[in-house]
This record gives sequence, structure tokens and C-alpha cells, in this order.
Amino acid sequence: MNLRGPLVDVGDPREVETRYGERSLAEVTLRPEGGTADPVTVTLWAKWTHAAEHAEPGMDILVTDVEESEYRGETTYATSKESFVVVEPDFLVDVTDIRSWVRCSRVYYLNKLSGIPLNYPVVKGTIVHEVFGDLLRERDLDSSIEERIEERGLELGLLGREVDEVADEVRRNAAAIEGWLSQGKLTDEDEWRSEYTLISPTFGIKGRADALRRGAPVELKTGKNLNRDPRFQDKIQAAAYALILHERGVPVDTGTLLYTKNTTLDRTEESGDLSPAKDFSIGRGLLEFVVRTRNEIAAMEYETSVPTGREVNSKCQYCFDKDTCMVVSGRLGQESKVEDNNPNPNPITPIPEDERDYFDQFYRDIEEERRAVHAEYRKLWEQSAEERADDDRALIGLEPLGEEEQPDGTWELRARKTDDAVSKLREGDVALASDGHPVEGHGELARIVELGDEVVVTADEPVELRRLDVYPSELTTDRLLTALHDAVLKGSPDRKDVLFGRRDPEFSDRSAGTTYIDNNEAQDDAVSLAVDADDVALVHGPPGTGKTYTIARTIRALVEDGNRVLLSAFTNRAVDNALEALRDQGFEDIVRVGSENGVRDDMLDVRLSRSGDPNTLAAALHDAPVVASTTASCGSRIMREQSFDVALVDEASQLTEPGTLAATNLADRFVLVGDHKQLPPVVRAENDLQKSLFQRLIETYPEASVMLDRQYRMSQRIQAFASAEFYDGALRPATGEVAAQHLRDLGVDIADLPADLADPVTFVDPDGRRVGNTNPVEADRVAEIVAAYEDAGVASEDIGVIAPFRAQVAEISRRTDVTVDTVDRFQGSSKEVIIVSFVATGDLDGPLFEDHRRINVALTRAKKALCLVGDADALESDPFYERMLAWARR
DNA sequence: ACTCTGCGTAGAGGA
Repeated sequence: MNLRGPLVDVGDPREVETRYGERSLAEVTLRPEGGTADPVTVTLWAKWTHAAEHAEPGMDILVTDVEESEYRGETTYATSKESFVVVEPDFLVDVTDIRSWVRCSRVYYLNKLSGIPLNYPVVKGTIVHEVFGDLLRERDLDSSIEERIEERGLELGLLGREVDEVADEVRRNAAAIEGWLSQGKLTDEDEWRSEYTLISPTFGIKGRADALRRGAPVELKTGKNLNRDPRFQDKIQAAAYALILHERGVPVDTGTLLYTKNTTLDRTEESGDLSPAKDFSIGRGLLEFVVRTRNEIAAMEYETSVPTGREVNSKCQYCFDKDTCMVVSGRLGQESKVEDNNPNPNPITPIPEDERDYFDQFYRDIEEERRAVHAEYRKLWEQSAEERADDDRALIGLEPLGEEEQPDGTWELRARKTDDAVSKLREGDVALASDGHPVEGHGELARIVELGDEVVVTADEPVELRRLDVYPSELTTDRLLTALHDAVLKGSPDRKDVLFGRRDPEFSDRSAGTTYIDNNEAQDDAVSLAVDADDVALVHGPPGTGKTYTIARTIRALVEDGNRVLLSAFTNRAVDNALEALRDQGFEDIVRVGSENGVRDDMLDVRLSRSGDPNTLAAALHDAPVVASTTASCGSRIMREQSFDVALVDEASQLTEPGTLAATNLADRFVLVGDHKQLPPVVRAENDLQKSLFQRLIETYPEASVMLDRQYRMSQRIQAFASAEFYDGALRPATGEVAAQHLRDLGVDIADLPADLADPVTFVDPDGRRVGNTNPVEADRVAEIVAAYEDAGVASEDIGVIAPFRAQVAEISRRTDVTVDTVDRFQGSSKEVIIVSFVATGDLDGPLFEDHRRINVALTRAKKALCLVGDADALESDPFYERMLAWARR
């Protein structure tokens, strides 16, 4: 039996006399989950008292294989020989994190905070691993080495490495692997598989094993190890994979570490054990150690405390991370072993208290987001296949059509879709392909090749393709953290003075006498402001104000002044839109950094491939006066090596502060373009991440901003409400033509429209009823209104329907062929005619209606006609919506 | 309550 639930009491470990001698125990009390059952006390024996030392009330705890017994008429619970105790099992710890924590808890913390920079040993190690996988798939060695090196061309180029020297080194490492593999092959006993992604719901561990041989984990290390035994942290890594296999009912009692550098060493230079492969046994003790280590990490993360490294008795003297450790502990005023071990006081000056608070707060906020990602993982096993499909997170009920081995040893898997379900999955994504049970059954990470009636994916190993799940990733979270680290701990004091409100942004008059845009004063001012900014310029661009055009003109002006410019935005779409405008203005000297399926087709010609000749690729990136990438990509190892004079960030009002910093960290000055009156960043948790840096800065330094006040999208009648409510009446049509535009311009005879749709802005109350997040009667009426516009001569592609809820979007989509989407997804685009379905009846309760910025977005998508469909009573229940109604009914 | 885009997956190592 397993017991699981939140801890209500944690007792101190103590020694007791038993008939076997003196033993230690600790009693913890938990409230069993899923019910109203009374709290129960569990006795944790011997080594599991460790959990009591690290846990605290409030944390979740899981005790497996509990022993139940009767004592004086009461049921008592205790750990048994088979028990494991897991602290905060929902927190998924990476296997590699367990490995670095075993080395030193500070190393774990530092890796997480500062990321692993681009360095040659790591890139080489990655290449050797990939070649290892290829060898297991029986691929030809020379072609594997050639291709794997080519794939890392950009990284190798940035590191100044030549193909031949890398190939020699990789070949020497590969020789060790080949030699060892051939021994196994001779006996014909070995059964291999490579790259196995493993997730453990019970132990809260995830990771990817390099390989399994006869079911036992094999870890490849490209370093050397001349001891007879594998390094302890390497054993722990392999044992962690063994633990997950143990959970799946596959007992594993050995592991193998393969140190490929050993055979490349000269016997006369070195003494020791030069054999590359070292087997070791994995007993229960090692598995328990893995769990206890993992518990230490989970407990530390629960408390968001900072590890000191004191519990490990290794010396800091030889540690590679010593300098980083000194800097981080010095800057943040942390207690750490590195300081204990140093005779002199830490020379690093601490950052001011307000910066420290800022760092701590955002650190916590980002970790909250990480937990939301972990919750996504949990759904892989907690939700049924049907629930996953309803959430658009999986394609289920696939019928396998076949598995075919490719020339490179990987597998192509095909299946037929049995329904027309949609999902978030896109071609090019990495997803979890499974036999129907992604975690408990057989799951493989796979790349989606085709996503039509037939589903085609490629994977390292074959699997019966019955289900395809979105695979959650912590990548964005990790990058937010390194961006925060770089900005606060490594950022220049000058920059931080502005970020923390100690100094107003400064401007030089570089633009004097230059007119950049001659028919729009605000746009021209915006370009001048950006050119003149010594620190930061803020461009506020309400809907339809020519933001993208202004951005392109700004970039050109900056480049003409000799600046190297980074163009960034949250979405690929915004990056590519800005690039398109830049190219429309005749500027082509651009490098686009990003994944192949993220970048729009018409920008692929300027996309920098990662694969190819190192020198050519590195030069292409270095020499580009304009580099464009999403803010997430700005946090990549490659982009973190780049530096710019100016960073220009579009859609800045939709970015979290750390998200914006990922881009601005790379440049001396920055320009943020956005509209804080439209939708804020999407985050899972409610915290400071919801407010953009753009908004904070424009509120702090209004004089460092320009608002584009002429809009080219909406008729006078349509823009009036948004202008008054959100832009203090300052937003105006750019020309008389824009103001006076009308459905007549599309060839529509207004007499052909029903009387209630004749005005450019109308309100219709269909007298429907909200059912969950839908309103079927309202959906019917919306479809009729669409048909009425179509009948009057409006083309279908000129009509758009907006609803707050996805459920209502689906409801309306079933009734019409025009574009229907949520407000959030409509941001950034527009249509001649927009119909908004409000869904709500009776009242407007709900977070979606509370944020009026969402309505600003919805109403400002329309150019010539806007029809609001909703319940008058509900809308009149809130003053803001009441004003909107009065305007629509005018 | 509800909105939902990114990311070469995770891991690759020095002595």
C-alpha cells in the first residue's frame, strides 16, 4: 500500500531500542489525499528519517509499500524494506540535476541560474554522444562523424574550431566505443537501444538514458577516468535511470559507464585503468540514495532556499565553477562553502537591496512557472487519453500503419487518424509517440514529419504509433532564469540604474535635422527617439498605427548610423512581420536565427542554418548588421555569445520582464515597441510576470516614450470608443479616407443589409443563454449575421468572428466557414468586418471579462463594420461594458 | 473561472 498527501506534522528523528539493537526513526503525519480521512502518522525508519530532516509541513509526501499493523487496537503505519519515501513527488527533478547535486549542491544551483555557456568540451561531448547513437544503429562511422560535425557547424565556428581537428578527436573517442561494442557483438548476446526518454511519476524524476544494453543503463562520458571504479556522480546518473526502470517493473542490477577518453591516452604518460568500460552493480542502497538526493532537491525547491554546498565535503579549490560561485554568492550575499574555504573575504560587491529583492521575486515567479510545466507533465499520466485529446494536447486513437527503418538507422512511423480532431501539435514539433500509454507503456520522443489524415513521425526506436502527445518543455523557464541572472548579476551598473529607477534615460541629438518619415509626425518622432536614445526608447503603438513600418524605418536609421541591431519579439510571427517590412523598404542585409519550422517560409532564405562549414556560418552571423530572432532564441547559447549596439523588441507589452531582458541583455541600448493597453503576457501563475517591462518603464519614464497617434485601420465611428477609453482620445484616423471608409467601398449596398446591421457599429441581443463557456443560441445568431453580410456582398475572407472562449469559437466554427478565433489569437490582425460574440448572460463574472484590454483588442480588429452580439443585461451590469453598449447603440 | 506562444528534446564536460 502507498500513502500520499500533504504533511501536517514532521517529527524529529530519534534513536530507539529495538530487538535488533538501536535504530533511528522519525514520525511524520500526513493527510491522505483524495478524501476526508483523518491524518495518519507514518513511522519512517533508519535511512528514511532523512526525509523528515528535509521535509516540512505543507509539502507533499509519498511513502510506498507501507507496512500496516495493529497496535493496542489502533492501525499504525511504517516504512517497510520495500518502501521509498518521496518528498514533493510532483516536482520533476532532472537526472542530470541529481548528478550535479551529488557533486555539489551549489553546482546544481549555478548551472540552473547561469546556464551552461558555449564551450568546446560540451559541444564535442554532444557530437560523440550522437555518433555513439549512430553506431548503435549500425551506421557507418565515417559518414556519421562527418554529418554530426556538420550539424554543429555554427557552434564550432563560433568556438573557432576546424572540422578536421574535431573529426580527429571524435574519431579517437569513437574508436573506444567501437572496440567495446564489437566485443559485445561477438558474443551476440547484446540487445541495444539508444536515447531512452524516461519519466517517473512515483519518484518525480525525468531524464534520458544514453543507451540500454540488455535492459541495463549505459552512460557515455567523453572525459577520462583512470580509477578502476566509475565516478560516483556518474554511477548516480545511471542508477537514476535504473530506478525509473525499476518502477516500470524491469529490475536492473548493473550499469555501465563508458569513458571514451581513456583509450586515447598514452600508457607511458598515464598510469591507472585505461579500459573504457566500467561495470558496476546497482543495489537497493544506490537506488535509495538516488531518491534521497532527489528529495533534497525537491525540498530545497519547495522552500526556494539557496544551497550552500556545505553538506558535500569536497574542496572548492579545484572546482571549475569556483569563480562563478564566488560571483553569485558575493553579488547576492549568499552563504556558501566557497566563501568558508577562502581565507580572504569575498571581493565581490553585493548588489543593492532593491535589486536583490527584484531578483528574489522574479526567481520565485519563474519557479512557479516551472511548476506549471511540471503539471503539464503530470497530465500525461493523470488524465485519460480522452481528456488529453479534449485539451488539444494529444492525438489519440491512431491506427498504426507501419514502422520502417531509415538508411540512417532511425525509424519512420506511420499511423492513420481515425477522427478529425485538432491539437496543438504541429509539423516539425518534438512530441511523445506512444502505444497509447506515453509513460507507463512504451513512449518515444519523435519528430512530427506529417500531420494530415496520415500521421508520420521519426524516432530513434520503433513504437506502435497509437497516440501522440505534446511534450512539455522547461526550456523557456530555464531561459527566463538565465536572462534574469545575466541582467541583474552581469548587467552593467549604468543599465541597471535605469532599470531600477535610479537615473532617467538619457538622449543625444543624433537625429538633429533628419526627417525619417515625412507624412506622419509621431512615427518620425519615434524613429528620432530611438536613434537618439542612449539607454532606452519606448514606442507606444496602438492598433493600426503603422508600428511595423516604423520599426523597419528605425532599424534602417540605426544601421545607417553604424549600429549593429538585434530585432526581436515574443512570437515568430512578429519577428517575420518586422523583417518583411524591412525587406519591403529594400533592406536585405539580415540574418534570421530560429528553428526551421518557426521561421515563415518567405524568410527561410535569410535564415542562418546551424549546419554547415564552421567558418562560413560564424562569419555570416558575426558580420550581419541586423540579426532577428525571438526572445526565447535570444537566450540560446549561440545568441548569448552575440553583442549588439541596439536591441529593438516588438510586441514588448506581451513579454514578461525576464523575457524582455533576454533580448536587451545582448545590447548596449534598447528600444521597446508595444501597446500596454492590449493584452499582457500569457503566464500560468498569477504574479509579477503578468506585467511587462514595457509597461513598467513607460509608467516610470513617460518622457522616454512616443505614442503613434494616427491609425490607418478603423473608420472614425469604430475607433471612437477605443480611443476614448484606452488612449485618452489621442488616437485619431491618419487620413480623411481612413476615417470615412465604409462597407460601400467594398461594393456593398447598405439597403441589402438587415436594418439592425445597417450602421457601421451595431449591437444585437439574440436572447441566448450561456451554457458552460458556450452560448448556442448566440452562435446561431452570429452565423446568421455572417450570412447576412455575405449576402450583401462582403467576401467571406473579409469577415472575422471573435469570441472570448475557445469553446464558443468551436461552437461558431461549426456553423460558418469564416475565420473564427479567440481574442487572444486575433491580436495583431484585422478584418473589414468583425463580429464579436460575448457569450455571457446574466452577469459578466469571469477573469476574461475583467481585463478590459481584451475588449480593446476585440473592437479594434474591425476596419469598416463591427457587430457586437451579446446579452444586454449582462453587459449593462458593468460600467465599462455599459459605455461600450451605449456607443454601439448610438 | 480563462486566455496560450515559445523552445533542436535533454544532455553534452573540464581535471
